[in-house]
Amino acid sequence: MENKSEICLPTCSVDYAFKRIGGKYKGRILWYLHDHKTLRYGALKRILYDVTTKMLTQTLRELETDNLIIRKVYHEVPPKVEYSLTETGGELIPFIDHLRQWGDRQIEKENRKL
Amino acid sequence: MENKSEICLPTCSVDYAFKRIGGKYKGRILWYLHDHKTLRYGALKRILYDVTTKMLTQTLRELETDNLIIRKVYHEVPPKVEYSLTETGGELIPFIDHLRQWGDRQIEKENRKL
DNA sequence: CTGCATCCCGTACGATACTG
DNA sequence: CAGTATCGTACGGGATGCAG
Repeated sequence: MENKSEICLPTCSVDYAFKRIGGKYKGRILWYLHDHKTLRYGALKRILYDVTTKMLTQTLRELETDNLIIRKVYHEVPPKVEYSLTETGGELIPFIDHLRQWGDRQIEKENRKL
Repeated sequence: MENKSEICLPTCSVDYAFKRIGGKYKGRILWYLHDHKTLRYGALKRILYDVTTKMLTQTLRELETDNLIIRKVYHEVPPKVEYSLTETGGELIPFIDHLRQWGDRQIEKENRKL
């Protein structure tokens, strides 16, 4: 069942992981949730300024289904929903953080060239 | 071919990084190139068994333009082209590896549930 | 062997309006 | 406030054929 990284079956773990966090907003959502510990729907939407309600809701549902984030509903008026990372989702933070630092360096490089 | 990165305004470095390695095959290509040090076009195509020539060529060009891989052409008959990681591309390997291990754990979890 | 050109399609994503 | 619902579109990606 376990296979070496060399010969990848249809369930290549690199491929698998990228599919789970590879959406247009997923990386940023996970990062922001880590950064703020917990965020309400509206706050998330403001930070991801270019996202539509449809995409935000859809993406949040996928992350929830994949057990990367927790959706906590407060039964109040007006409604209040808070999102936060699960433990499994939190395990991705080191990766995203290093990726972010790498991105910073590349952006700096490009700026020096211009 | 225009490089679409020029329009990429600095939304955030997480977004920037994901755009650079977020394609359907980019993560796997980078990983395999690290695993094998260097790979020919045909070998890559075999390993990524489900990729078309169009997508493979297109993805390799993007990675090359982004300075993540090196394309070395041997002027022979028949043609021979070898791909390998750049230093910048190599910097991503630890994080892809981290992601891969995370993916492995998730796949295992799912298998135990079934 | 390593690609490029063309045609085609599904779905990821966007815009807008509406609701509990 | 936190979403649905609906419609429309652009682009990622597949299949096939041809070329140096």
